[in-house]
Amino acid sequence: MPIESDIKQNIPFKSPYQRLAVNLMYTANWLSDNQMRVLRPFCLTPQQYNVLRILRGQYPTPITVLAITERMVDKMSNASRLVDKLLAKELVKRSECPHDRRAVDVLITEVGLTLLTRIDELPELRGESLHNLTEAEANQVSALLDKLRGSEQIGNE
Amino acid sequence: MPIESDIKQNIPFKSPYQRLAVNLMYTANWLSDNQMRVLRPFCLTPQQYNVLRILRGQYPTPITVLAITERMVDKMSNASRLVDKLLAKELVKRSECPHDRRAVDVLITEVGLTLLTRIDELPELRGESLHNLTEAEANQVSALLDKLRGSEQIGNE
DNA sequence: TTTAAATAAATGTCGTTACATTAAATACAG
DNA sequence: CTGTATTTAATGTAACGACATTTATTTAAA
Repeated sequence: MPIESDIKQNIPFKSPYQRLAVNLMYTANWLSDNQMRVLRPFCLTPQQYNVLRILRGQYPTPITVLAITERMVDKMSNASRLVDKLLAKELVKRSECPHDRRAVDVLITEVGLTLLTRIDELPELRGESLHNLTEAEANQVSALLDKLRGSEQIGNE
Repeated sequence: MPIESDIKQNIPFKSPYQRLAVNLMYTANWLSDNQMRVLRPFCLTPQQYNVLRILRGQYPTPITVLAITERMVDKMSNASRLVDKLLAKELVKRSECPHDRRAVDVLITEVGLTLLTRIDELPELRGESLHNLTEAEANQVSALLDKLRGSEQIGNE
């Protein structure tokens, strides 16, 4: 369904760019709603899930709260409080960073890893909700989104 | 800059779909941050701006709160309270709908229309932040996003 | 008509977000 | 070293979001 129908818009967009801006926001909301619905039974928000995956990416190396923030999809989130939430569920461990006592090292626990494994198997989070596109189309959109944001393309895969 | 660098990801995505999912969310956040920054001087949130544009689209016909909700990019917003905010700034007027006393008609004021005109001139909101893409590419991404969401394509412009 | 169901908007709530501030530790200039 | 600036995380806050409930009105049924 074209974006115009989704938002019941009866006047045309002023430009392909404006249409794309609305379409992007709308599609991201759509995707995020899907994610929320799927994660709810696990008592995880999309952002908590994001933090867990970041921690798994580094496992078994712990990383600091700051490093988590830099890697998050939503940079505005308060990683400190997200870690609090995950700590309460015993999905992560927190320990003082040996080299810098300001920093706090965070490490995903076995429980956290196991939970992630279960979630990984959900088709919705393997990107299945995007399977209306072919792999080639998915790659194409990703490349165009990169181009959209990127000031300059620096030779790169 | 490819999404992997933006989120400092050092392990590859499991599939083009997963990469696209992250890329979509990341790009939408990027866009929404841009919008917020631009709208802040006008004391408008992106959603309030969205409501104002919807109202302008119908002007001079008033539309109900429910109709606003259906047209919003973020369907989860509380249109009722958004209208409250806009009312406090005298950007909209609220009046009882003549045919249905449950419903409330909302109409953008002259002040609101003038404000929108000023904002329209901002390059960032004319989609300029998306000008790294050509018009053709913007159309291409829009079409693919429609395809991504849409269960079925029903013949349509 | 009287009552029950459905609908539109407003409101209550609790958790989260955005953003500023604080507290603690480190870096670094003199 | 000493003091100042910077960095890292945590915390305070006001507003916002998601979601349930309430109120008022309309629709439809008995």
